[in-house]
This record gives sequence, structure tokens and C-alpha cells, in this order.
Amino acid sequence: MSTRRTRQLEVIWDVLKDEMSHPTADQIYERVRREIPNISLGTVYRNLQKLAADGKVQILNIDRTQHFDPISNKHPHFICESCGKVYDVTLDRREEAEPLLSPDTGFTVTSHQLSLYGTCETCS
Amino acid sequence: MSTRRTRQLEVIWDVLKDEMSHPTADQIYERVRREIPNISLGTVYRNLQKLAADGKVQILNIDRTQHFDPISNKHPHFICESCGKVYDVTLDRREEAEPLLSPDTGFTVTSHQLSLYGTCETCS
DNA sequence: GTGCTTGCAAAGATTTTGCACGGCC
DNA sequence: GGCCGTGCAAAATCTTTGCAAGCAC
Repeated sequence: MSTRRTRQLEVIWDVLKDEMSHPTADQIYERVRREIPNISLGTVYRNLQKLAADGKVQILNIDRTQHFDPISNKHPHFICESCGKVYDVTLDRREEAEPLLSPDTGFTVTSHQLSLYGTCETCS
Repeated sequence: MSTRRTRQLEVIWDVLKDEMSHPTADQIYERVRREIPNISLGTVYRNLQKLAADGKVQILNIDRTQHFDPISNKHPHFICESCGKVYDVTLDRREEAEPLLSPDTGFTVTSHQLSLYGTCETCS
């Protein structure tokens, strides 16, 4: 079950690793096709799953669609309810610091995701 | 465009308003069918959209599937990555208080959603 | 060579929509 | 009566999967 180093996986990661725009699988597919014209969408999905399993990619579920972020971008997102765009945000101080569960819950928290909803500047 | 008071809408709201289990559209559909056997799934979806537009229902996008919560339950959720169950959680102190955006961002935040991921007690 | 990976296409799962009919106001 | 809401079924979207061939190790 070792992960092989394939051109497809490499190009997908290259496209994604400096990406700030929270692309969908389809958008990634279009980008990767410029390098590998006959890659299939299924392959893109399978490699994105691997990257996520490896902890390199974070999957945002926004409005019934998956968006993919390199994991370094581990911050909250602002989703405009009018135009649907996704923005990166930084919060005041350490509000975003690991939210602490009450110690007696029995849950093991490995990650969290905070999403803000509202209207962006251009849509106001 | 006024919202009419129909039996379908009422039953759906009745099913949902005290619900703590974050049901999916399909689960709501099954429940409502006990009252209105020939209701259609499309109608359930349309009424859930109305309730959401009215601010009565919050939609959680979890793992590519919508889950519906009465809006009173406005708290974080814990999603077990092993069994997929969704739990309500309460955080220590005010961590969950409205996250404050830096004042200069131009975003108008109307709501937010915090999700914690990890392993629940039974799956540990 | 072995077995993971790919491309292709079909299947899946979930959600949305068109249409004619029916019921609320 | 006018118009919104409904049931039904088909369509749409997004994602996953089976399979035979191909490539990495």
C-alpha cells in the first residue's frame, strides 16, 4: 500500500501546493490537463484523496462541493453567501487557537474547521 | 412570494424543531412519510430550503451530505472520522463566542460554523 | 514480475428542476 | 380565481468505482 511517485500525483501536488484559491476537483483537473492532457478526472480525485490521507491537503466541504487546500493554509475561511467566493481570513488574536473541549468528553480532536458566512465587500 | 402554511411544511418543521440528531434530508423524508405517506423527497428539499432561508434551520455540510439542524442548536459539532457520527459539543468558556474578524476586512459576518474532527469514544 | 496506478466509462449518491395538478388565501 | 406548493419523474451535479492495460519499484 506504499504510495508510488507518479507524474499525475506530482503534477496535482505542484498545482495545489502554492494555491490560495481553494479550487474544486474540477478546477484542479483543468489545470493539470495543461500538463497531462489525457489525465482523467477519476485520477485527480484518487490522488487528492491520497494527498488528504497523507495530511498534505485539507478538504473543505462548501455548499455540497469539495474544495482543496494545501494544509499549510490551516486557517478559517469566509464564504460569501451572495457570490459564493471563498476567502482566507485571520482572526483577532488567538481566537483560532485549538478550541479546547471540556476535558471529560472522551473525544479525541485531531483537527477542526471554522467557517464564517456573510457578505463580502464587493457584494455589499 | 409569501410563504404559505402547508401541511408538508408544518410536519417537516415539527419533525425537525426538537431534533438533536442532525438528520439528513433522506432521514427527514422517512420521518415525515409516517405522517404524509405520499410526500415526495423533492418537496422535503424545497421546504428545507425555505426553512433555511427563513433562518429556522442551519445546514451542515458534512462529508458531501447536507445535515439539518434547528437553528437553536447553534453550537459546534464533533464529527467522528471513524464512524461518521455527528455529536453536539460545548467548548470551554467563551471560545465559541462570535469570532471577531479584524475590523478592517470589509466582510459582514452573519454566522459561522465550527466543526471538530477526530475519534469518538466508542471508536477509540 | 508484482501490484499499485491510470484512463475510460459507467454507476452511485445526493440534490435540483419541469410540469401539470391541487389547495391555500 | 390566482398563484404558490406538490407529487412524480427525469435531469443535473459531483464523486466513486470496475476493469483492463500500463508503469513504478
